[in-house]
Amino acid sequence: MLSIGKLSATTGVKVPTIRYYEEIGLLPEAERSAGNQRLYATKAQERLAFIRHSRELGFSLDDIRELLSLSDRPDMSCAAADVIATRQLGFVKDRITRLQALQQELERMLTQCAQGTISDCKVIEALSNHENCLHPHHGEV
Amino acid sequence: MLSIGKLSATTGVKVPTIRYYEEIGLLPEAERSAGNQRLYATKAQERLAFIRHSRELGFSLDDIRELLSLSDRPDMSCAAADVIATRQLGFVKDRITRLQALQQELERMLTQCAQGTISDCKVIEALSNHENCLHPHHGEV
DNA sequence: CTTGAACCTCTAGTTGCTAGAGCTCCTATC
DNA sequence: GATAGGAGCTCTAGCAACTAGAGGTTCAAG
Repeated sequence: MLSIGKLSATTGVKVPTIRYYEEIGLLPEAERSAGNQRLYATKAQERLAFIRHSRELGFSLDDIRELLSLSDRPDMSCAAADVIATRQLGFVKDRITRLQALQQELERMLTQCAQGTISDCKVIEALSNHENCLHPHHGEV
Repeated sequence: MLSIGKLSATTGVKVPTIRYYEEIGLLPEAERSAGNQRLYATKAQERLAFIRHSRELGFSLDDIRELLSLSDRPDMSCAAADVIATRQLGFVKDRITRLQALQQELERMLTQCAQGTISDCKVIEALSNHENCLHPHHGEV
């Protein structure tokens, strides 16, 4: 049985984050020692590693909740898991596309700036006038 | 003089967002009509367009605050503006790199999945075992 | 047995908004 | 001039996914 600190150290998830995951029901309520401190078995380590890796891949906590509940039902079709992962892949691709447009835009702003004064700074000017943009860009990046 | 609704319509920034920008000091306090409703001149439109475009390019509100205060001092060197834009470009490039790694990882997960049951689903398995990843990936994406 | 690191709970803060309640105002139509 | 309803007002609370801090308890090493 591991303390929350050891679990944190072995998984790389911070202590308050582990408590937060328990609070929102991503992790089951931990057993407690006589002195009311959380104790974890190996299973919790695996579950937390799963959560961490999923977060690193950009899945939302809601997605992860669903993926975890799927992983608890080994006999079911994995189509649902594929749907979630495919959706995530879509988000990622979309974000890359947007960010590449932003990159070009920022590079253009910067290369045009002659390092003079603000009054003829192309960076400030470019921010003022969306019309000059090479790419349309809207909404969140 | 425009009402907040008209300003919203001409800039594409939602009404509550305009009020929020005023609240946090990104926009100066608006003049008011006899009946206490906000009234905006053309200048506010330009400032709001600047903010909007900057947000679309991924700048934080703090960055924008600084860029706006720079744009109010036309005689200053624009080096500071370049620093902010360069930092932003760095963030963007970094994010693209991370997201491309995630994309590969997600694609690998999905192509390996044979659409069977959860128990042999490569998506679920890949999420469990970070060790199998082609790329290291940590922290926020 | 003492010290201090690690644990506990609880509240509040972060970013950039968005949603809702409950009210007032303005404008268009009759 | 009355009235309906859309637009405006303020205020509070909520979203994701944590993070930070206060103030108190427990555990383990020396």
